[in-house]
Amino acid sequence: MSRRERAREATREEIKAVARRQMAASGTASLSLTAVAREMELVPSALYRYYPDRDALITALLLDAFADLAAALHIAVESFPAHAYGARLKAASLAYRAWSLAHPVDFQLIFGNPIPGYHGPVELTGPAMQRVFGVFLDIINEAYSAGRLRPVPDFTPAALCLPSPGNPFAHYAPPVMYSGLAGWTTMHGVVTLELFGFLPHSLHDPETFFRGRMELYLASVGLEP
Amino acid sequence: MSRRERAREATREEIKAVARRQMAASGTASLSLTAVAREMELVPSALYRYYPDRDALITALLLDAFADLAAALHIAVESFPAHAYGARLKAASLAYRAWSLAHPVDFQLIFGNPIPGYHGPVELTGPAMQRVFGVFLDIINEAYSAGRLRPVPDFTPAALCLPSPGNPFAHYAPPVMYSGLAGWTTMHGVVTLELFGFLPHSLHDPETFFRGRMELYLASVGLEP
DNA sequence: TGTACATCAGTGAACGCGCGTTCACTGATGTAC
DNA sequence: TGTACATCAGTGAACGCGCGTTCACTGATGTAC
Repeated sequence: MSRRERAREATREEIKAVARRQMAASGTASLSLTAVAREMELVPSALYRYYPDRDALITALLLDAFADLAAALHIAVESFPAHAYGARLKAASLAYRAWSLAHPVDFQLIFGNPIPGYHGPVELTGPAMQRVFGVFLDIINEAYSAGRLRPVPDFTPAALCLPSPGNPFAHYAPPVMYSGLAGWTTMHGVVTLELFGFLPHSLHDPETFFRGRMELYLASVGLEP
Repeated sequence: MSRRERAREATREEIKAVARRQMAASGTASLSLTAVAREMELVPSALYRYYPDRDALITALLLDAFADLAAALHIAVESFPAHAYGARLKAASLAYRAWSLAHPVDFQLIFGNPIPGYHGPVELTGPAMQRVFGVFLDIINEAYSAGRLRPVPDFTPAALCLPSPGNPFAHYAPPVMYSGLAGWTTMHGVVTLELFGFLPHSLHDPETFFRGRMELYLASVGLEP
């Protein structure tokens, strides 16, 4: 990579960093190329050297956020052996919460209100999202293959989850899918309410509450840590 | 109420209705008095007769949304007798989901990203929120008083929920609070992921999935319908 | 090593558009006698 | 019933600000011979 290419890459990164900082201050929807340029002491049109338009910058931020979250989950998971399904899932869920609280803007970008007028390229954001969810599904899938996943009582396979063409999750068995969704919705419910300030202040220790909920979930699918 | 007062009230309502429609089209953050005025074929400054500023309009929309959601929950609950705790909770949760899917903009207004630059009056929005959560808590509280609430296994009262001055939930016993939070986070997790399009398409019937999750929750607190 | 040329980061002006808010005002509607 | 007055919905101009995007351009950096 030439000197020029490195400088170019550094500027692209700086633009994203400034954009993230500004979003933190004023919300994801008010991301503005002009404001980013001003902070960088550049003229607005200069940014068009680096991103063809505002949507491209948003897409870059979004893909970064997905990748960053997935990486955080992987790191957490990999500190436990492959067969410690429960411990891995619990670590992943704690990492999910910790990442969300530490990166509220990225969380809002991914899971919050859509940005008005922006429509991301699904062929990129879809797989990025699947890599996040896939961390959980893969662990559950291994537990399932090892015969360690408890079948969920009220589960009716045909109605809940059918393999279909173009389904990126087609290689997961229905019980894996169901357990994955159960865990994800449980986890996400607590995290999103906590992040947006809806958990009552009298709940002094949200992390303990979160751990308790996740342990209950793990027990319900037979994967206690 | 005089003719003038009625006309005034009607215009206030029309402004909110147009604002809601525009938010549905372009997102909550891009609510604009000018755009609302344009659609009503008024000059922008005319709206200042009805709302002192943009924030006041947002607050009005927000309080409407809270009240509308609370009303929907009450209606759902009241079609079951007071002692049918499980049936009431289940009806409330289904109404929560149905209302959210039917009013995505109001849902985003309440539970989604904060609007940049807007800070609502907590002395109004706080109680409005509590009336929503209170629907669930009140049912659980009655079950608890009747000795029908199953104690949650991993529950540690002192750490999770202490009564404190200024705590609007101080009159609920800790197990009530815990069960309420457990239910709300479970419910909200599924609804928010469904609303923002994160449940995989292969899950053809999200409502059945949602019902299953809520039934499992109700069973876990000993309140099967 | 030096010179000629190509690349490309960043400029600056312009286009056309949006916004919230203020203020003095007009003119229709309602009220009091 | 008619007249005088008060109320107040809506106007229109102005202020000062923001935005995304295009385009022809300058001048520094890098490359090839």
